[in-house]
Amino acid sequence: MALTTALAAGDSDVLPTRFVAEGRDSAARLYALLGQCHQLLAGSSTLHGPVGLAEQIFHCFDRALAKLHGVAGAEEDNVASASSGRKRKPEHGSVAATSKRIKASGGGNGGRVVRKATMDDNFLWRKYGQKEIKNSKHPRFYYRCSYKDDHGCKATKQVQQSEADPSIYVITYFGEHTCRHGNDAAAAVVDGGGDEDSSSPAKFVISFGNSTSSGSDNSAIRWPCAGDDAQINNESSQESSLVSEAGEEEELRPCTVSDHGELVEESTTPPVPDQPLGLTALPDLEPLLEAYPLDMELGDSSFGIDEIFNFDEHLFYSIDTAW
DNA sequence: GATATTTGACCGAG
DNA sequence: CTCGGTCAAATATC
Repeated sequence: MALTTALAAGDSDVLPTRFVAEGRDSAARLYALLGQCHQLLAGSSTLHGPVGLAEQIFHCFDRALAKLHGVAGAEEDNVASASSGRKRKPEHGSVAATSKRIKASGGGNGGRVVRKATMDDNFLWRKYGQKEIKNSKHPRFYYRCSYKDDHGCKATKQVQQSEADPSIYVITYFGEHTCRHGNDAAAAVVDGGGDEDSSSPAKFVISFGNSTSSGSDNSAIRWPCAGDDAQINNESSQESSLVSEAGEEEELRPCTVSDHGELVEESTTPPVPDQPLGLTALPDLEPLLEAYPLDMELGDSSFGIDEIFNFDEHLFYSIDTAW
């Protein structure tokens, strides 16, 4: 599916790595969905059939990808390299300004890629540019934190509509919010990292961090936010770039599973009063992953599942056409 | 008038 | 030279 969409999009120069990555991604998503399905419908765990098969497919793809990494490593740096195009302006040249620019554009760290149905993410952004990107149907929008001037907040983001599904925005975050001016509620979630009552169904916190460190919080998925970026960038930026590349053509909407087991489109903004509250707690994936561990030693690449497969980008983008 | 957005130009990397 | 990222003047909006 993803492959066909890639082809349909006229991606003539797609590298094998991309195909493999997409295949792996699809397999991983299938795995997750099967797991969810069984959990919802049967609530039990006797599913080594389809789930195991999906896992195996995923495994195979990942091994292939691991092999390809040796020769196609550049592919996974897509976002990072794309964002490191410009370095500095010799003049206008306060050191602060130049370093800011370097950092804002990723500074070689790469960006964190998130795919959402909305650009909204509880922070106030100011658009400062728009660019037509070669081989891309949609322009890329450049945003910086609105409090850049006030607080010197260096956070920036790039937003581009998905090729396959324009309703999905591929958002790449750079830099770190130092302003703390996001939505207060969200900021609380952000800052608290779920230490307070992250179990509250109303809170939707996406964690980019280590899955094990946040393992106590099943529904914790920390969304990109102030204070998280450093960790995020360190721990998952490279892989997330890869995964994002792989999932570029996805047509999935961010959804979550409600208490009734139905898929609810995810609103990535926190549950603000005037917003429809279809947002519920995410499905408990920790048990799911315990039942079907996806952390695999994969030959050349021993990725953890949270590295290979960014939950924020894929796992919770459940399908509205799946069943 | 203040603030946000648009858009052409500029810059550096490759 | 091309491309992507950013700047900054012009314009729009409140």
